[in-house]
Amino acid sequence: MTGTTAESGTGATVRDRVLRAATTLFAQKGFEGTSVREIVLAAGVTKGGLYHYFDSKDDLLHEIYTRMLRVQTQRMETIAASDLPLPQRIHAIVVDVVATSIAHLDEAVVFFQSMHLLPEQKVAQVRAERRQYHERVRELVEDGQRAGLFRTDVPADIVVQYHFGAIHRLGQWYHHDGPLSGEQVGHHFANLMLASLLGDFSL
Amino acid sequence: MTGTTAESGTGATVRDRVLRAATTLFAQKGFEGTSVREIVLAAGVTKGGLYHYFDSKDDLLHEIYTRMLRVQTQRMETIAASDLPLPQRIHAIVVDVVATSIAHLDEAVVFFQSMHLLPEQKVAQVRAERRQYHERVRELVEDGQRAGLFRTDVPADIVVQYHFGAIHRLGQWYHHDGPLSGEQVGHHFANLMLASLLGDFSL
Amino acid sequence: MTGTTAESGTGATVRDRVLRAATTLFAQKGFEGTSVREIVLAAGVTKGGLYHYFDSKDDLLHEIYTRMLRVQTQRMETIAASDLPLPQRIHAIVVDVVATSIAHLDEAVVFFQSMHLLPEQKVAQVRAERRQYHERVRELVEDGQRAGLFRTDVPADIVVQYHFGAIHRLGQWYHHDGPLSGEQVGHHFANLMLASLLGDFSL
Amino acid sequence: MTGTTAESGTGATVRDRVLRAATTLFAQKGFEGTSVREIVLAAGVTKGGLYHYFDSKDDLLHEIYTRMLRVQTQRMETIAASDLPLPQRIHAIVVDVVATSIAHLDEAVVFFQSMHLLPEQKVAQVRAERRQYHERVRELVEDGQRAGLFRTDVPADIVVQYHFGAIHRLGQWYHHDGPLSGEQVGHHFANLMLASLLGDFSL
DNA sequence: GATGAATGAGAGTTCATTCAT
DNA sequence: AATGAATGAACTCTCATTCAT
Repeated sequence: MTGTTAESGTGATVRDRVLRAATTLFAQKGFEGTSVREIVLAAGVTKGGLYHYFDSKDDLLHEIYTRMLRVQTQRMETIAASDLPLPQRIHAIVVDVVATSIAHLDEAVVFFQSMHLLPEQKVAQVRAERRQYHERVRELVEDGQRAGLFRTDVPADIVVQYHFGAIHRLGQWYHHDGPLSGEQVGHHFANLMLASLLGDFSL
Repeated sequence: MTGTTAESGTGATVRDRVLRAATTLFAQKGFEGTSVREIVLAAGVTKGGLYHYFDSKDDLLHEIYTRMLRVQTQRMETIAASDLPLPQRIHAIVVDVVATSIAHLDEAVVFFQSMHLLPEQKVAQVRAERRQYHERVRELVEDGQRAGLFRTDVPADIVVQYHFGAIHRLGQWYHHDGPLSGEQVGHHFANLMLASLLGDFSL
Repeated sequence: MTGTTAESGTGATVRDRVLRAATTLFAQKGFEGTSVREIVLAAGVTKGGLYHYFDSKDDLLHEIYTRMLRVQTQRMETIAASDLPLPQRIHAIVVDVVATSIAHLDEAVVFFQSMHLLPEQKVAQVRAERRQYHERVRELVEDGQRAGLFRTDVPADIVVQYHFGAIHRLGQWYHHDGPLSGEQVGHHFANLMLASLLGDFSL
Repeated sequence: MTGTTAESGTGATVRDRVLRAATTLFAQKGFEGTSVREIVLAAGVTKGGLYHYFDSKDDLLHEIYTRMLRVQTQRMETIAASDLPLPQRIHAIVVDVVATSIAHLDEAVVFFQSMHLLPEQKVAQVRAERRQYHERVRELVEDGQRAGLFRTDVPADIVVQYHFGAIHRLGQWYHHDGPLSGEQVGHHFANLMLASLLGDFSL
């Protein structure tokens, strides 16, 4: 009768415990390599409990994506709307997305490793939100190109794919016990990006 | 009379038909989303035939990786050993790896999407070869830094991770029916990379 | 309305139906000659149901062994601890183990025919319990030797291996429709055993 | 052209190398636990080579049985036909069957562990030969009973099943590095058997 | 809200055997 | 006499999900 939602976990809600366990396991062993059984064991809940809160295993993945995207998009919009000079704004956006990706490395790993496993319908929804993010950054780059600040021989599209490609692979090599903090990596990445936009090397 | 070797395939050997079918399917539906049954159906062979040539489904993935790595490493070594000026050598390497990645886009997609699904032992072997590739390029960057050609405020390691990150994500957005050829994308990427190395933007 | 728990079985629990079917089939066709598919068909359950209760096909075998051993060991201990004269105690033990082996002939057949197919770890556990049984009987024989009741020119070890060897082969020749009951065979075996211990024929 | 039958083995014929490898493997891992692939690897022959000499995997098992049976039956007949006194003749037969079973322990293990896996037809043939052996010994026991040498309260059938049961289990516990030789075990078994026949303990 | 027994389709893999060479 | 590529059926086991309680 006294059995509350915190009966065998850390006190968090069933929903949160499940999401946390799923994120860790998906990052470690991949989405398809993790069974629902393992998730409920790690979360200290039952299968019935999990399915009470989530429609399917896919739904878990979708939820992880949505959470991360929402946070990153919101932070980016805030910076993009600030009155910093354009290069500094782009610089700040890159530092921020790198730092938050590293702060939530498990989510980031899952995001870029497993998105293709979702059913077409859900993947379309996630991609739409993602595209929105990319397009906002592309607009900033195009603003800079029109203002004569950035090189124009490379399409803004390619620039964005190039730089976000690098950011999406962070989870493949960054380790928390390495020499550089997320902020530091973010600054290096942002410096490289802006130099590439300002420079004019061409063959 | 009844069953020739090419009854349902393209006339290529069983081994090749299997590899080709597996590459296509893995790229389309992911490694874990593709069943052995689907591979043998697409290849026009029997399960027993597949397992005569490959030890496991993992083995197929490993073979796809190894083939691609071998080709790319060899081409890179040739360019790296040429007597072009250093920036041009790096430029040529990037153009080449982008162009070959796009020419074999399915393999590239599979490579960076599914490597983590291999057992530890095999993944270590692939990673060792991959690292060799990365380290060779890092040496070139360090050569340029020591020669005073490239900026030194960003570690060569970070530069390599940054630029290869971008290259590894090619399969996520490039489509053969888009406006740019592999060569063209390669040139854009190489120009961005060299500008970022030569520039000195820093915040 | 549609599917009750006893729709195709005898009304016993899934677990029991599976064990019963497995025992019969293993005895008839051997462990390796019986497929899981055959077991679930005979038991009227699904594969998933079987694997809900048992970890593996091996686990079924192990369970059959354990059940039988537990029963026989317990009965033997009771008789061994009684205050009958030593020869009568040994006699009673042999009658009992023969009679119960015949009463559960399928289990006995499976036990001695398939134990070697279990993985090392599980076989060790079963052997440990079995050895305990054998050693208890060996102690009784040694008691009799020390008391001057039994011949001492044959090691107690050999005596036990000899007589239990005979008992372990019961399943190879005994048929329920033969002329002798389990009790009767037990008496014959026990009489032979005691005569061999009391006698002194030697060449 | 010079490729003889001893190309990769110990110089024995292909046929013998196969039989020897099969016997060892069947004894170690069971008949069903040993694959044809393992046999050809251990024997240093090819699958085609094996199937050139043997019709099937079953055929190998059958051949192992037949060889052993033939040898033991022949030796027994020789002793049975000798003019030793009856008890000594039985004693010698038991010593001999134990000693030869131990000398060919692998064959003996395979024989009693895997016979039930043969198809009905072949198993019938082996059993017929085996029964012949048993019946010959039963006749000797009955001779002794009729002559008033042996107890008659236990049927000769039971006596034979009892004692051969013990012998058939030799492979389950005897180890070549133990304290007793095959001859010694044979003498102990024979002494126990004759004491049980001569004695009259009965409850 | 939450349980856990039950489902049944499908997974990857191994197998003894055949046969063109 | 001997090869080894190829077969295809059968194998054990896992899976995400459902539903009566």
